[in-house]
Amino acid sequence: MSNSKLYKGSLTTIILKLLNEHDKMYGYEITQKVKALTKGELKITEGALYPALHKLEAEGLLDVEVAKVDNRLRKYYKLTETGTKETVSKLEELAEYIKTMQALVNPKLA
Amino acid sequence: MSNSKLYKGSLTTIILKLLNEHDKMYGYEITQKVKALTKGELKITEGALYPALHKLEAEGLLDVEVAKVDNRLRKYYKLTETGTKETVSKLEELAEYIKTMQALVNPKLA
DNA sequence: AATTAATGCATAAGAAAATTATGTATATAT
DNA sequence: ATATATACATAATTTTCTTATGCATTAATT
Repeated sequence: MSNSKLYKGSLTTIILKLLNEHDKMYGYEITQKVKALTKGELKITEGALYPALHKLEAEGLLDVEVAKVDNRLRKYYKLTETGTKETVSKLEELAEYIKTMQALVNPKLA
Repeated sequence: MSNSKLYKGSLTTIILKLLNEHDKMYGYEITQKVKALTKGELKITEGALYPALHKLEAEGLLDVEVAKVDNRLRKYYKLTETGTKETVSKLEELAEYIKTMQALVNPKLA
């Protein structure tokens, strides 16, 4: 994912937010989008991504739709209604996390 | 630590930064300082803290000094020279993490 | 006086999330 | 003909944290 351990625990937030913006995406597309948006800083590995997608689906946050493009398999994921609510919650958590860490790291501004 | 998974991987950064500011601290003191600075948002558990301190010591980032206060044991930790350098690096990583996550979550501002 | 909470350390079992290493298969570029 | 890109998947291992204990002293409460 990155040399920095800070990204640990962020993958779900990233996936949900991207799907919140792009309506439906498939796994490989997500890895490419993340790479592009972060200018190469963050690379989502398949070993992390696919299990994460499966888990989100099992939890009812994502729906899957299988498609065949150029004779190759694609699994499109999209947010369920629950998934959309969870996205809002995850983004609030991210904002809170950043605020908290800044309070710790830059206490003068807190 | 918190209900949010985002804190995973942040503990080392937090410890190093606190020691960078307070010269020397003992474990329990760190838990209280974090609780105070974050207004209760973040509670460092002992099960996470002590192994993390031992690891940082083993890696040569921290030095220990045992003291007895009120007949109770205290282990004061302080940054080594290497630890101080690593602190700078960890803080840069945090700034980079925040920047990257904001690029993902708020791509319009990126 | 007796009990609970706070202070202060520690570790062990288990869960969760990632890394690393594979594996399969098709399409495109060299 | 071979390597790279596209597209999925899982299994073994590692890292990090949670939860549950355990020990010991001091302060506060009942």
